[in-house]
Amino acid sequence: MSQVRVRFAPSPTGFFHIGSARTALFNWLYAKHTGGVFVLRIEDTDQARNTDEYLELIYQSLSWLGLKWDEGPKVGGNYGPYLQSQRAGIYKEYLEKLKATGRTYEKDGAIYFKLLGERHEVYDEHRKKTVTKVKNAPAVIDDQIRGRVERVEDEDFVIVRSDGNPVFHFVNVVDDITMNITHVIRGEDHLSNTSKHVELFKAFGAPVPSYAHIPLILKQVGPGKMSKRDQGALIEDYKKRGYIPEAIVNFLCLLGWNPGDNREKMPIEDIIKLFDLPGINQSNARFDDKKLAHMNLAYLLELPQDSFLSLATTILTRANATDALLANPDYFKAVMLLSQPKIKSAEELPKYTAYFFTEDYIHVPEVKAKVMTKGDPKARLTELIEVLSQSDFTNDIAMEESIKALAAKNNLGFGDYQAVARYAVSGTNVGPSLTAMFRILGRDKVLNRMQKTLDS
RNA sequence: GCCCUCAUCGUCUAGCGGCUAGGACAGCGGAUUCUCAAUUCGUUAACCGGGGUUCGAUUCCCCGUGGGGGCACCA
Repeated sequence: MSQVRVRFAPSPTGFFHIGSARTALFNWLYAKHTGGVFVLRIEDTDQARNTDEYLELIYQSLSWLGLKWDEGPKVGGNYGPYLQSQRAGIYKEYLEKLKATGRTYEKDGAIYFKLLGERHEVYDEHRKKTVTKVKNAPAVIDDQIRGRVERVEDEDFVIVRSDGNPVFHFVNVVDDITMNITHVIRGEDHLSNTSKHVELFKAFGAPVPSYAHIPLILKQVGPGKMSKRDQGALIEDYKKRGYIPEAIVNFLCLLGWNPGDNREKMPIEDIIKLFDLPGINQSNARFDDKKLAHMNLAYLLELPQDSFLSLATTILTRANATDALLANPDYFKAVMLLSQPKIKSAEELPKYTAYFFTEDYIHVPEVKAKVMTKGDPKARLTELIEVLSQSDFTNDIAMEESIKALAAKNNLGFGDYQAVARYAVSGTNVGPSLTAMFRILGRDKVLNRMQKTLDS
């Protein structure tokens, strides 16, 4: 059997979104699973809507997700060029082939593909005009996911616009032929188009590729499929928010596919091993950002220190605390590693760690109202300052012991001191372990902040 | 309107004629704990409806209903 060749063929007409990412992913997985070739082809025939910015975003997003293409722009290959805008010669050549067999005609300056069969006029309700229908045999699609699908293509269709540019259906098929594509894995929104494509393959005398139409991702709220405008749709956003690409990939695999057992979080190598086209679901899946967030957290907790630190640096730098960050790398590292197991997503980092980098941190009024009114908070702060000024700030266990001793002496619990201390030092009631926080902040900051709270 | 397609907890799904219908996320309750998370234990919750086929249907068939997609000189 010849080598599997699949392609992902996006058009640079908008942001790269979750649905495109999953289509790319499934193609990539199938190539990896079969030892085949993953081709990236850019369908930029819509000159009015293409932009270089979107093109670049395709490359960046695929790379970020770890979906390396074996052939395509930037990496080359034997079937190029891989931008449709550079393949005009090939399309012309193939158009001639069709013309030579009498399968085209011109109308209103455009070139149509001519179906074989009897013709008759019919009024089309939908388009409010009379159209010519062709009595044609159904095209049979042997879909790896949906089984046998039949659809009659009963109208001639445009393959070259009056401005001379070939349209999607035509270039898509010509490229699949000339690039030796064996399997077409794409969204179900193309299922109805497939009959056109099958007609073209047959007209060219080319073998029809194996099809696999994957279900669509539906928007989280409201009707319809996910689009670029929907909340949570853009890959770019997840990158900005510090999501972990492996988590997104893992999540996307589970949207319409499963390993056959109850595993969910699993290494990509295992997924590659088990992935196959017939195992893909037939029904659409609704996007769920909560589950994605959960998957991201699972990956975040296991992220190696150096990876986490570089992620944290990216996030924090963007959040403008740059000077304070660069001032002391060891301090930065300590703060971030203290926070890693506590946050749900890297995007929380700037807010979560703000008080480590400035004296001008926010004191949450609600927390103040809650914490600084119970018992005698000022007395407790005074006691804490007394005890802590004798403490070894490199030893958080010892600090904890001395605060516990202080609490016990006054018939109180550690928690009674913890709350006021935390508020004084961080302005809030959430954060990492109290004395570990002390250790990293250091004696001066801790005592000063407590004193300042006392004086206010 | 026409064509294609899909249908199990709120969501993602397992199930491929006989199961106490399983798991995960979310939710709820408990444990743990210095807060918040994490962790852990428990728990609520589903076979769209109607006909068949069959000894027996979540599972097979048909019809409804509902969802999704397509019907361009967009891709």
